[in-house]
Amino acid sequence: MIDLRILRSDPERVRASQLARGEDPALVDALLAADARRREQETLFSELRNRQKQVSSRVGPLRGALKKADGADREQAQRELDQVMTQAQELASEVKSVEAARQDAEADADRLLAGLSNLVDPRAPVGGEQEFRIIETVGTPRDFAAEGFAPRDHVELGTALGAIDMERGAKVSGSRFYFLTGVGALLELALINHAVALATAHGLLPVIPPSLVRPAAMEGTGFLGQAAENVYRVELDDLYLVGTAEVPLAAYHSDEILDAATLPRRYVGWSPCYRREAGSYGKDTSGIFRVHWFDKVEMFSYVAPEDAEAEHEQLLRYEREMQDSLEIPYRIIDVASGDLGASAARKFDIEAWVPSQGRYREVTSASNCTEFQSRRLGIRMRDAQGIRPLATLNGTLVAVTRTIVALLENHQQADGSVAVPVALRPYLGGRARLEPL
RNA sequence: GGAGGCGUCGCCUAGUCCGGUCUAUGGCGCCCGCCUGCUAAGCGGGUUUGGGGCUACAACCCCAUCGAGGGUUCAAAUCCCUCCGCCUCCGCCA
Repeated sequence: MIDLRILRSDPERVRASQLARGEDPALVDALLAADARRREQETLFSELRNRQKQVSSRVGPLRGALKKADGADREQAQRELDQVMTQAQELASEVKSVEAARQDAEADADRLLAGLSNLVDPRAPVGGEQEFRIIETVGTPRDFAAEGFAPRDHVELGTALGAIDMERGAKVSGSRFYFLTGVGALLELALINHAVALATAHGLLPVIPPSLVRPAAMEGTGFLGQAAENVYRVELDDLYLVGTAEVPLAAYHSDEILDAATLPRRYVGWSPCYRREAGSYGKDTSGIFRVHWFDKVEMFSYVAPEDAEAEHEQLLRYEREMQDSLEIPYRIIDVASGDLGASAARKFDIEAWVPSQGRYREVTSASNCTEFQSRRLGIRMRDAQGIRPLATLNGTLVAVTRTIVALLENHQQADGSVAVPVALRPYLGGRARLEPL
C-alpha cells in the first residue's frame, strides 16, 4: 500500500500513477473520501469510549460505598449507583453502534487502499506492454544461415538430448508440464548451484523457503489483485502455491521491526514456482517456455527507502553477471508502466535471444517495490529517524526452464549437440558438450 | 488424527482460580541525566506498537493493543466460543 500522507497531500500524483498503469484514477477520490470518513469515525468513537470508561469506573467504588452505608446514606448511595448504571448502560449501547460504524468505515478504507497499486516511478516509460524502453543490448545473436544450418527449437534439441520429456509431462500432469531427464535434470542442478554460488559470493544469504503460504503472505506481496487468477489455491487448507520465492522471502520479516544497522538484508531463495497461466491459451504452447511449474533462484533485498534505487541497480548487476556467464545474447528493458504489476514502482527485465523465435524473450525481472510491500506486510525499520517502512526489491537470478530454452537454442551445433558455457562446466562434471542420445 | 499443557509491552516474569484499586508487576537489556581522575558500581528518570485530536511531523490529551477474532458485562489480561502458534504424549508416516 502507498503512504496515505502522499494521497492526502498530493492526490494528483496518485491519479497520474493510476493513469500511467492503465488503472482507475477514480479510486483515489473514493479512497480520500473513505479515509476522511474513517478518521471522523475514529475521533467519534474514541471520545465516546473515553466517556464510557469514565462512567463505568465509578461503579466499583459506588458499590463499595453502598455496602458500608446505612440509613438515609444508603438510599442516597443506591440512587447514585442506579443513576450511574443507567448512564453506563446507555453509553454502552451507544458505543456499540458507533464502533460498528467505525469498523465499517475502516474496512472500506482498507479495502480501497489494498486495491491501489504502487506509485509508478516517473522514469518508467509510460504505456502498455509494448512501450518498454531498451536500456542496453549485449552480445550478438548467431547467424545460423552463415553457419549453414537452421536452428532447431528447444523441444527438438531437448528431446534429442534426452533432456526434456513433454509427452510424459502431459500424461502425468497435463499441458504445460514436463519432465527434465538425464542431462536436462543435471542442467537444472548446475544452473541452480551456479546461481547460488554467485549470490553467496556476493554475500546474499541462501534460503530454501516454503512454497505454500498463507493468504496474508500472498495478499501482502500484492499477488491477489489483478494477478489473482494466476495463483493456485489449495482451498481445503486455505493455502496458496507461490508463483515466486519473492512471496515467502518478503513475508519472512512480516510484522517485524528491523534494526537499521542490520540493513541491507539480502537473501537468495530457491523455490518451485507455480502459475496457472490463465488467459495465456495459445501463447507459447510448445515446450517449456511457459509452464505451470518451474524452479527459480530469486534474490530479495530489504533496504532503507533512500537506498532502494541503488539496490535495484545492484540486483540488475548480479543478474547481468549471471547472464554474461551463460554466454547468451540479451537485452535489458525498462518495463512500461502498464506492465509493472501492482507492487513494482519500476522494473528491469532481461530478455534473452531465442533463435527459434528470432526475438528476445523475458528470462529475468528485477523489481523495486519501494515501501509498497513492507506497508502491507508490516515490515519496518528502526533508525535515528524513528520507525518507518523500508523498501523491498527482488530480482531473478535464474528461472530454470526459460534459461534452459535459451542455453540449448543459443549453444546448439549443426550436429544437434549443445556446447556448455565454461561457467557451467564445473557443475556438469567438466562436460563441455551435451550430445544427442 | 487423538489427549493434555502453554501463549503478558526487546528477553525473562507477576497477575488469570474469585472481572473493577491493572494508568499491566518486578528483573535484565537499552536510552537520558546525576555522581565520578577514567571505567564500573550507585542514584534518578525514561523505554510496546498502531490510530485519532491538537499542532511545528514538538509537548500534551484520547482510543486501541496481554497470540488473533468474536461473545457475555456498566466494566475483560482475567469468564465463554472459534481460530492460529509452540510444547509433551499416543497413533500414522517420507
